[in-house]
Amino acid sequence: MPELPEVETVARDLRPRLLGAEIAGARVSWARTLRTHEPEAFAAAATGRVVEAVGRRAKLLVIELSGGLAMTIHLKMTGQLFVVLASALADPYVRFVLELADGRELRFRDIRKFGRVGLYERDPSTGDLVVERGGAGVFARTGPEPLDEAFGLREFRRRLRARRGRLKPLLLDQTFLAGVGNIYADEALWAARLHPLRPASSLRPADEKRLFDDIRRVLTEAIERRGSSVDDYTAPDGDGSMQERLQVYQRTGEPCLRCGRPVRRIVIGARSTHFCSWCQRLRAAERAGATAILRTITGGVPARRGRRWTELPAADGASGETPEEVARRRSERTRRAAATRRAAARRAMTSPREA
DNA sequence: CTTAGACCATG
DNA sequence: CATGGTCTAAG
Repeated sequence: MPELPEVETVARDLRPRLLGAEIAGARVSWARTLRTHEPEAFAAAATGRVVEAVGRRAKLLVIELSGGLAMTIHLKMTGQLFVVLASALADPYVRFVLELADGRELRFRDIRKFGRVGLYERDPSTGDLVVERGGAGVFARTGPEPLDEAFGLREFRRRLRARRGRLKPLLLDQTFLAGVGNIYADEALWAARLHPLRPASSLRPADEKRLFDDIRRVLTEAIERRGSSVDDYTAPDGDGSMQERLQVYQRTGEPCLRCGRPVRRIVIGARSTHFCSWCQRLRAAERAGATAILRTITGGVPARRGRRWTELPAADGASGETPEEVARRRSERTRRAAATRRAAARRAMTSPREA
C-alpha cells in the first residue's frame, strides 16, 4: 500500500522520465478519477504545459507544471504509474492517461478506483496549491513531514501531548504526521516497543524519543528499499523489497523477531494492527478498558456492531495444521498472487516496449 | 475533537 | 465477506 516511502519511490522513478516533457493531452476513462476538473477542462488546462518538477508531499505525488500549475496524484490502495509509449497495449484498469508530446504517456492504473488526480494553481502569495485564488491549500491540514530536517523531537512531543487518542489511530492521522500508513505505523510501534492501544498522552519522554526515532528510521529504510510491494504497489522502475524486512506487518502467528512469541493481530478502527503483546505491553491501568472488551469477544460473541477494536479468532486448526502453518500458507499464497498480478500489469503495460 | 461509514474490486 | 486511505457525516 502506497505510503510515504512508496510515493517517494514513485516520484523518484518518474522524475527523470517526466522532467522537461510537454503535455499534449489527457484522457480519462473513469471520470471520478479527476478530483478537481471535468475531463475536457482538465485536458484543456494541462495541454501545452511542461513538467518542471516531480515531488511528494505526504502520500501525494506532486507534478509541477509550467505556468504555476501542479498536478497531484493520490495512489490510494491500488494505484500504479507507468510511462510507456502510446503504442503500448491497452489495459482495462488504466483510469487516466497524460499524453506527452514526444509520443509517450503517463498511465495511471488503478484497480479499485480509489485513486485521484487533481490539478491546482499555485497561489503566488502563499505558495499553496489551491483550486481557486484565496481558497484553502491542498495541504492546509496536512501534518509535518516526518523526514523533514526541520521536524524535530521537540515538535513531535508538542504535537503528541496535544492529542488524546491511542497511538495507532494517531499515527494514521495525516493531520498529526504526514505519510505514515498502516504498514509503517505497525512497524514503528513494534520497533519502539509501544502498544498500538497505548494512549498518546501516556508516553514518557523516553517513549516519545524512541517513537520519533523509529518512525524516521523505518521510513528511511523503506525508502532505501523502494517501499513494500505487499499487494498491488509497484513503481515505474520495479517492485520494492521492504516487504522482506517487515517485522510485524502481516506476520500474524509468526514468531516475534525479538522474543519469539507469536505476532498478534487486532483490529483498531477497522484497520488490522499487528504487534507483539510481550514486547509491546500496556500498563495495567491502560489495559483495563481493553480487556473488558476482549473478554466479551473471546466469550464467543460474534463481532458486535460499533466495536472499537476486537481480537480476531486464531486461524482454524481444523486441518491438523498449527494456526501458524495455516496463517503462513495463506499469506504465502496471497503474496505470490499479488506478485503475479504486479508482473502481469507491468508486462501488459510495457508491451511492445517500455518508454 | 474523535470516530463510523462510503467508496471500490478482488479473491 | 473482509480489506484499506481519505473524505464526509455524525457522535
